[in-house]
Amino acid sequence: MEVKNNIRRLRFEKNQMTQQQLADAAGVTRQTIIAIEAGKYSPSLTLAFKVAEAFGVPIENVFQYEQQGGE
Amino acid sequence: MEVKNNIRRLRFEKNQMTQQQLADAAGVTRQTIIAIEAGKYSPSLTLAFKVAEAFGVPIENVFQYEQQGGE
DNA sequence: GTGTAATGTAAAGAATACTTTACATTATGT
DNA sequence: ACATAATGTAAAGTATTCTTTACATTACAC
Repeated sequence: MEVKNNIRRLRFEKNQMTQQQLADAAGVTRQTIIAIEAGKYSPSLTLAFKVAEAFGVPIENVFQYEQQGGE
Repeated sequence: MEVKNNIRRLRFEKNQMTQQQLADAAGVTRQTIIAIEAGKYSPSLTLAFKVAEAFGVPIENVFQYEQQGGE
């Protein structure tokens, strides 16, 4: 089970937003954005909301919950 | 800034689901559900997805991100 | 070439998110 | 009354999520 995201794509679509700009908008460090973008770890719901808000879209547009595995 | 939730209401509406049943469906302990329901801490996005899935609704129906404070 | 900006990796530390365990309270049925 | 179920609080421990710091790579402009 894993959460995937479209952060990189959304950044591109929103005036080529940089990771630092997104980090500033979401109130976190760039490292956090990098880690989440790369799926290093799953963000807290609070942060997920902030990221979604920075893009002006619902959470489900940014993150997708997908069942992983043979099932 | 705070995330609120309708977990208790949704549990009632879904055949009076108990906290333990929700915990089982979401794959966490009852204590976790209690804590999140009471706003003790904000869940991870992964858990938020699981809870929303247990209710069969989008995350935004379960959790709401609200600006807090005089702003 | 240099300088700047953007992106990426890594590691240690702090803070937070869960788990486990224990106990308490309330409500219902017999 | 007792028994069971549901809910609630608390605390310690574990795991995960972020922050900070450092360094590296890539890309572009001059």
